[in-house]
Amino acid sequence: MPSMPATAGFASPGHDHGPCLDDVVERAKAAFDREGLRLTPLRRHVLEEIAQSHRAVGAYEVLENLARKGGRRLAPISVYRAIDSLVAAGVVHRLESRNAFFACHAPHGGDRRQIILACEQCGAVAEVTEKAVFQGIAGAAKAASFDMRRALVEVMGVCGGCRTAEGAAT
Amino acid sequence: MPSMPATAGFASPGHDHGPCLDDVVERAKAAFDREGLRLTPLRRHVLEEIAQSHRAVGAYEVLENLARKGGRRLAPISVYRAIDSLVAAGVVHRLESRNAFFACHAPHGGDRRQIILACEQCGAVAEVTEKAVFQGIAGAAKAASFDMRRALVEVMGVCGGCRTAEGAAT
DNA sequence: GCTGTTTGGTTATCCTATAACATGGCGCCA
DNA sequence: TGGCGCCATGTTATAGGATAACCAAACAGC
Repeated sequence: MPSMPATAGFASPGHDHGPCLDDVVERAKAAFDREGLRLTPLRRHVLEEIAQSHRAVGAYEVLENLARKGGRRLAPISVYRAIDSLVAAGVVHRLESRNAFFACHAPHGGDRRQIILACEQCGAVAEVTEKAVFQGIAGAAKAASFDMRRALVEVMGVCGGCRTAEGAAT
Repeated sequence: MPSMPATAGFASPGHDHGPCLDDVVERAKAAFDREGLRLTPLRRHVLEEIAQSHRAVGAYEVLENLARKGGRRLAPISVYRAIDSLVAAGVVHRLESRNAFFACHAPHGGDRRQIILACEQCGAVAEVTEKAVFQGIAGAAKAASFDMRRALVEVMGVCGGCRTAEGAAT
């Protein structure tokens, strides 16, 4: 199993993406299986489209791409349903601040306490685990007598790859 | 000046909201003034609509409410422009995970390092400051060689007021 | 008065997401 | 082997969120 550690930074710009994709699909299969559900062709295509890169993509972008490749054009609801199932399975996450979705390349079970780093330049997304941060958030919530169900940490900025590229271009 | 501390928890359910509203409007005036801009009637109405409660409201909800009260119906773009100016002035924030807006009742200057607590039951929103959390996030970003520009922390859950109400109802 | 900026109106369009209802497939088991 | 129930998807329609492009009025400063 080549899977990455639960804390995964940004993939290097020129890396071989094949294994990343295969790994995601493998985990998707397993996850659906565990729940007695099926990774149908539709779901698989949607997943592959999203996991094509490390970027976060909109549902309609997925729709477009599938239409261009697959021939026939799906209804939005079909794409959303597929995405929903993938999100429920934990292999795709939603980037709330951009209404977009990205594949999870850092298997972390049911644990949703990841910091999401989103590059404003190339659109790439990475997840990192930082328990202390979520403990701090839990503490702050408790202090406000707030019963926390879920915490969302999304960080906007520029990834190392883009910074390097910028520097080189100047 | 009755203004709340920079870290403000949830307002108590039955509190007198008048001063909250006045305070927000006062700060809006000052903020627009500082920038050489104007808190016009339109902007003021939109602000008052948002600051009416401690809840996060959608742009179209604001639109509806203004139409019902003010008589004539604005174009969406007008509401969005007003909201944009209020967000830029720092008196209104955006709740990314719900595409909604709420008034800032916790003056914190240009500092955007607040944890946002959003009650799933009553819709109320509170901001709390927790420097350690944002330091932790900054550290994690740095470790991933990510140049962080802005961090977003939104927590979903149930506020104390709703928990109390629930308990009482049972 | 002229000029530039701010503000907001008008119209149109795009993107994001879901409701409601109908159909086909598949496993189960009696 | 017929019926039940759930999963998955199709079809159609609509709701909800946001912005582009263009134009006109209001106001500030010289």
